[in-house]
Amino acid sequence: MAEVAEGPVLAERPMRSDARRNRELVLAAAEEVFSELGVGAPVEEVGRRAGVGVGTVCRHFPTKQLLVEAVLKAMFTSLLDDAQAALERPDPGPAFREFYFTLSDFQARHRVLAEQMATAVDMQIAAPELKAALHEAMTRLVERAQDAGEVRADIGPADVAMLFSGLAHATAVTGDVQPALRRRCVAIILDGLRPAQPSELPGKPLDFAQLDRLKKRAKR
Amino acid sequence: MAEVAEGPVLAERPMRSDARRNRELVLAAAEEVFSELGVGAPVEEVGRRAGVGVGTVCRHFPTKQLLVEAVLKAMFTSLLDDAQAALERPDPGPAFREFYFTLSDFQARHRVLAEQMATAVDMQIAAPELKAALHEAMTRLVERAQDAGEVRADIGPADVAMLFSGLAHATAVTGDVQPALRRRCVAIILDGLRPAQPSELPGKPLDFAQLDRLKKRAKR
DNA sequence: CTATAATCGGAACGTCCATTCCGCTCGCGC
DNA sequence: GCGCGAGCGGAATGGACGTTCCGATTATAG
Repeated sequence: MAEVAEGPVLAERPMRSDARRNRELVLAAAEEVFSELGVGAPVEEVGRRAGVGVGTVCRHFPTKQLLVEAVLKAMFTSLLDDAQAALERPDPGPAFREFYFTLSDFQARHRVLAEQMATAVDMQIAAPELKAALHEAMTRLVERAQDAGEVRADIGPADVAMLFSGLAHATAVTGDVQPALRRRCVAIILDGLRPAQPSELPGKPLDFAQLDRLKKRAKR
Repeated sequence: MAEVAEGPVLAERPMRSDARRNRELVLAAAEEVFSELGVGAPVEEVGRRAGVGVGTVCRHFPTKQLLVEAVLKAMFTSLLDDAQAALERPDPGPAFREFYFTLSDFQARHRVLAEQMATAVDMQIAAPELKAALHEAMTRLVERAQDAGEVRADIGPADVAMLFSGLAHATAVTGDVQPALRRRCVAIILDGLRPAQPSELPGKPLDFAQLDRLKKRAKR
């Protein structure tokens, strides 16, 4: 009881080897299970697929929320890579559009992502800078396409995010019934984002910061 | 045990007056509760708002599923009215678009509808002809707008349904954070449905029958 | 090889819900 | 009015799930 008030001690001794291995197994199983079944899947199923007991799952990830976030973190990282690769490309318009086709496929393959992307306002651990980076990359992707005249000027990043989070949810509830149908929808949305004779949009374009603020306020 | 094999007897005696009244109260409360909180809301909350006990709720609607469907039925009916009114209008394009603005507002106001519209493939009772009528009306709405050159020809009813069910879900999970943002998305989707320099869509247009078949198959 | 403590498995617990049951109430036909 | 059975409220039941606990196991330091 006479120790310093540091919670996460810095000089943590390294985990026992089996513990480290199990942690990885659990994480991989969770990614698989949540992607297939969604966040609703029982924690016990994750344990089963990892070949460990529930107790082990819960020791490594004290709450389900934390486990989900660990999985999301991996996915956001992979997404950030894609977004940054798209930003490297010399052709802003196609880069923008192909990124969103890829994103949609990714969401369809990973149900968790589809379910939580819109809601991940409140990642408890580890992710604020990741989320910020992803938001920034996606914002720049839009802006670059707009500067190139490939996306209409009256669009905000929040518009794009909402449209694709919607499509992802629709996909998640029914299962990716017909990938082709989903891709048609992606194409239609992208057409709507193009500058050709757009209708007048109500309201002002929003960025992610404004969107997050709105979501947080709504939560109370 | 020696009675005829009729489940729902035809010669049902009329309900006692208080029972009939309670049934209505429960239905109204359910509509309110599920619209606000989604289908996840506890049945007990419905009872509380109706001013009756859970027992009463469950006697009138033996399972939650049945209660949800009763609520959905009311909403589908109201939606069918809107769709048919839109079909009466002389201006197919604006009629089409305004119908979908209205639909989106309606979905935003009624979370159940947003959550279940895509999934309502399997209404157990009472609704097949209602759903069929709604599908038909929505299909004709699309076709009429296409004939008038106001919606691109390579669109199927399933495309429109999926896009709007997606938007509805996105709205449901975060709450209708910013109605204006949602309406912007409606406008963007509708722009994507217009004939102005559309991109080539992958796959073939689907109608509702094909979509339903796919969903049913996926369920197994 | 042994002692020790980290880690494990999975049974037990608590919570949240839908659904069921049952003693009491009260609308309705006489 | 009166009696009785349809209906009522809400406690009890049962199942699903997240989390906790503890005796058994096993990696590791010495």
